[in-house]
Amino acid sequence: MRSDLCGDLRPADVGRRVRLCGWVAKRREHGEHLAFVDLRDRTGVVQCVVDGSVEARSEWVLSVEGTVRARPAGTENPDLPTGAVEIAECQVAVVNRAEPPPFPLDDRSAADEAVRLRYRFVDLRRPRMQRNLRVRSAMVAAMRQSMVDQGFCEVETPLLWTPTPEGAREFAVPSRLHHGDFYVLPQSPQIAKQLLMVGGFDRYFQIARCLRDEDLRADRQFEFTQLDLEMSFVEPADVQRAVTRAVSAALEAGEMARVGEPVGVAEVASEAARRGRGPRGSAASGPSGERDDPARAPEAAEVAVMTWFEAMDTYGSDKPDLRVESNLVDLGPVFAGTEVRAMVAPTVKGLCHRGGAELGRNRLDALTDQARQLGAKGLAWFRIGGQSGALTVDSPLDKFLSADERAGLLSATGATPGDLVLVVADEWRVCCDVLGHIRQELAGLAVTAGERRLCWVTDFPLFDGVDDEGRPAAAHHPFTMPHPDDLELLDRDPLAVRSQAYDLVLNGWELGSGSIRVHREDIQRRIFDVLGIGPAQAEARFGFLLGAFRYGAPPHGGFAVGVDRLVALAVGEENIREVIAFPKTQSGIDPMTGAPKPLGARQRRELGLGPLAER
RNA sequence: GGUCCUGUGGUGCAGUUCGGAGUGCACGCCGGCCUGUCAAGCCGGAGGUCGCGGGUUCAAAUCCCGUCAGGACCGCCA
Repeated sequence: MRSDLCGDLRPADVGRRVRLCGWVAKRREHGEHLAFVDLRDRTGVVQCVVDGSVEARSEWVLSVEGTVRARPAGTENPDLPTGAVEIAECQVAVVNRAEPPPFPLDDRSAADEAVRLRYRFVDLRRPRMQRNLRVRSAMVAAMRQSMVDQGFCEVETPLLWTPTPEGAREFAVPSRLHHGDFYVLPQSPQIAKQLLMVGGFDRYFQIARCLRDEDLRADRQFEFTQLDLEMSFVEPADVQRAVTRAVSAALEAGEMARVGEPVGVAEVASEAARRGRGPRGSAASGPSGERDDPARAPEAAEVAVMTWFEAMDTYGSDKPDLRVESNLVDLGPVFAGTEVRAMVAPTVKGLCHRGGAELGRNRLDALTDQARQLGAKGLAWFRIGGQSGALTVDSPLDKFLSADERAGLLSATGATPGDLVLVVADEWRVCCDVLGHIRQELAGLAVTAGERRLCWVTDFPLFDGVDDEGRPAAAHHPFTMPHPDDLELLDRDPLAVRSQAYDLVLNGWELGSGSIRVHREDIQRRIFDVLGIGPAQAEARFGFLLGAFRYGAPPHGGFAVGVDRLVALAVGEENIREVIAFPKTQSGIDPMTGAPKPLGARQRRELGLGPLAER
């Protein structure tokens, strides 16, 4: 039906007879002798000149035949990629009429998200959504290519899986053939991919849909996509290298896909510049021959590596945002023998916020409330004034501080006039959590702002606190291999055991996590013991996995990258709904289809589901 | 389960503090004029259950209670 795409036409095309199809982005009529129609398709818009009036309204679907010509001198539009040319002598055919759109489709205008989602098919026509989903496609293609290049084999695993009552809440699917029995949709292909390792596919990957029936957030949907991978005969660094390559390839492909798009040209330019001078190559260089193919991203971006303890101790978070300058400092020595009651605690940590002395009492009170909500007994604040050499301290606590303590506080935090020092004295974990939250909040950085700072966080604890019955709870999942140095602690002091689990973090967002898995039955049994899962229970829940492990399980480990989050960051969106074609609202509703909806009586009967209670 | 923010013609907002006639702005829509516009311009017009329900009051978009929807967050997300 068409010879060209609207956004592709350039002066080189002048003189060509073209046929275009698209939607009316804008119509400008100048009486009965002249009208302009901006015709839009996925590549952009081009101006069509109609001699006479034109019967076409916004979003009507048109087929236009005409001749490309240079615009008359002085009428070029430098804001448009096609702005040097126009389509003349147009014959316009109306392919389909359209009602006026329920909201403006240009990217300048905001629209209520509920309305956008109800008319998502129209919303998707907007350049921003077109860009987001096309960048996503390019990034997924690059990841897939990177994995294949690295020798991984793509394998699909079942969506109709079996209940594994651990971890996230599962979506259940009633069985028609076995009334009363249910499949569940997988929270992730975790167990399936471990079975693939036993099956000898020693490098597996999948662009996998995962489903978790948990409450939704800006960065969480019921269903989301992971780059899921698993490898045999590896150490954590091997997995991390493979993941870093795939993620780097995706990010580069995302940037390339953004170049030339009508949206955010300036941002793309600055990104490209950054890419040009950015340091790289911390990971081992890839096989030769990949270097010149931009879709393959042979070398990894620069990635920091730190242990979980370092991350918590220094940044107050297991997903540290390395863009934020101020870090937590240990004030234990300063307040070692203090008589200030508020500072007597196992740990005293401080945070210096540059320029924070201007914060008013209301803000400081709000921060204190927040600290209490996060479990701290309080939050001490010190507004630093004066000038270097003669600092003054404004704080309710100041009159209780000794001269040494005041000096120690200032030197340890490196505070200068105009700064705000915040101090929490409590258990180590509370100090870290509270100051970590406040550090992030005071920085006020959007996840998409500025540079991208990737980091690996390693050596997570094997268990994260205790559950309601006082039993340690698995931090990652119950198949995570303990750190080899901590094996003997497993029975004595399980909460102190580190694991071989690791996260990939970008600007404070967890992009994914993984671990080396337990492949030996004796260690698995000891872990189940700690978790309070007896042999019978373990057999009932994970029998097929444990059974498989008796038939020659290789040592293995893997990872899963959150694709939605990665794409969101790449296109500068803070909400993954913007990179998903048909997302759900925070209450799990699809405003377009109305799902979820009741099932008819007949369908319920077929599925063996009883009548529902009155609603 | 909880905290907070939002809800006003099709869209985006102002009006809510301190009650006084559905008042206002921009865009869009409909009609007219207009031969080089491109966020076109000019003139005219239509379009409202102020989310919904209840209460207080002579009087409620505005105050109170409840409820629904959307969003941000906490819990939750092995």
